[in-house]
Amino acid sequence: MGGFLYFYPFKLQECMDQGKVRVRFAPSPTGPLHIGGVRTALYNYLFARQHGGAMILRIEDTDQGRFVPGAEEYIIEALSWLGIGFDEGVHMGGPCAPYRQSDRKPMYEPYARQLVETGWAYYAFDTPQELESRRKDAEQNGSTFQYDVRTRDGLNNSLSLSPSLLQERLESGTPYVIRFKFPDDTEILVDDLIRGEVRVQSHLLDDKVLFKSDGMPTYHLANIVDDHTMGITHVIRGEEWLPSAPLHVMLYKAFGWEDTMPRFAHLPLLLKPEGNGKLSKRDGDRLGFPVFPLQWKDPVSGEISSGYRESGYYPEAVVNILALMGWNPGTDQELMSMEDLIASFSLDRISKSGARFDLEKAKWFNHQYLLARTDVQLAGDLAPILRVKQVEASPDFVASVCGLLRGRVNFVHEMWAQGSFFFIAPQEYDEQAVRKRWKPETPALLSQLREVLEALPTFTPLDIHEAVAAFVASAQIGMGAVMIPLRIALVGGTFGPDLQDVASLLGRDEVLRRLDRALQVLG
RNA sequence: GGUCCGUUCAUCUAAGGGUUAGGAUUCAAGAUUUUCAUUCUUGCCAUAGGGGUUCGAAUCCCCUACGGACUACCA
Repeated sequence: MGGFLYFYPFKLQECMDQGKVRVRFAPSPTGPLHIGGVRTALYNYLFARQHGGAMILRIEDTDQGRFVPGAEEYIIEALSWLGIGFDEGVHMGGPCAPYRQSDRKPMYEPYARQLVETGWAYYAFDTPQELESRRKDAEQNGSTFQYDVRTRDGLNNSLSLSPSLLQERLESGTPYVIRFKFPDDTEILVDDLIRGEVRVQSHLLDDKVLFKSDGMPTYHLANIVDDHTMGITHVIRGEEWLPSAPLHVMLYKAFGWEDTMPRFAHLPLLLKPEGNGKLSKRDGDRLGFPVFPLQWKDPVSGEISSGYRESGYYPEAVVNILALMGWNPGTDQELMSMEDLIASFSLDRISKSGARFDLEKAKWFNHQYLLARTDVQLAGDLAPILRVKQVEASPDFVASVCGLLRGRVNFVHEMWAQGSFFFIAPQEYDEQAVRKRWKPETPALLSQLREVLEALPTFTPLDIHEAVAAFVASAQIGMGAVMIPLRIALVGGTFGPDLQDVASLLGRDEVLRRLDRALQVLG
């Protein structure tokens, strides 16, 4: 078939002989990678790792008009943050380099021409304006225009033109595209690993452009040529590609590559948390959660979209959340590390229906990963925030604070709201708490308690607890009568960890200072 | 409009002909308590509807409804 033989790089040939799994993540650098794309990358990665195969990063930038500066770097950084690694790709090279389609530009045209020669494709000279007006006309008649078996004979292409006219067009340099020529009466079978067999009648499909007039291939041609020459064994991608899968299957057939055609797996969509439809770039900040792994600043508008990283999510949590949106291990286990996921991942446990993002559960996941960290690790996580707040504190002290706060927050940054009083003495006292809990007898009681605390030989949480308990017993009052006002004095309101722990960590001097100030301010 | 895909608690999902339809998140209540939160316990909540097939259907088939994707010289 045809005169085009492609010689595989030596190492690639080796992989293929061994039947090694090779998958690719192939984003288009048109902006930040959205969370659905991240999940696609993750599933590819898990599948590759589980099978000891190769994970490849290919950039699909055949549309020069949609290039966005920084997008490619963003994709690489985001996946790296999440721990999704590659074996080959634009950023690291490999046996199939180059991995950027614009850098592979010269290799597509011969393949497109091969299809014309073998009768699987044809030249089309219709201008975009002509096609546009066709569509408009059809719309006015209440129908739709499609470039296909029915209409192509009446259009401006190498099938309808006389040989001499065709020759003239070609020689005069009239711009043209190359379109795929669907057979008029075959059933195309897409055997999908997630959805089973999907059948489509070829005459219903439109003759997609394979090669554009600007000399670049379209996605459809480029992805088949690249997947084939890169020895891809499994194409794991979003469900939005399912409608064009029949075209891709036909292309493998047209090239005579059926024997090595990859298996397809079309992933269910990630849906908006509320309302209907596919999760889109605009939904995130409107609904209060990020749709991007990393923060993104649009290079043109300067608009900023929030990212999981900047929102305080741990990468392990994001991976865990994403893995479980559309897949499950078949057990009750929900907290899973990357290693766990690699071990138990399988394509046949991927669900068919779309998944809605659950913000509350995402927070819960992050909480779990936060809980799993040591106090010292948390102190490290908190450090940048303390720097911004211009607070100085010893690492030991910060770690102790984290120890007290850890169970109370979903995100590290929430620790500031929950415990800034550890670093800065309260400047004012919660009005409502004071009104309800600061009784006329409170100052006298606190003064007595102050003496008790000052006299303590040591200042551990237990010492403080016992001293207060003894004081409360002798004064014949409730614990709350003295502990809550003390809390107001030390913390500024009725919130925070166990007071004996807070007091002990603050230290006796600071406790007495805060007590004095509260007595002075509140009377 | 056309083509294709899908539909189990509010949400993520389990149950690949026989279970009181299970778990998790959320929510509610209780326990604990010096506050708030965590935690623990308990509870609420689902097979879209209708037909078949079968002794038996969430599971298999058909129809309807609803939802979604695609329908560019974008990917």
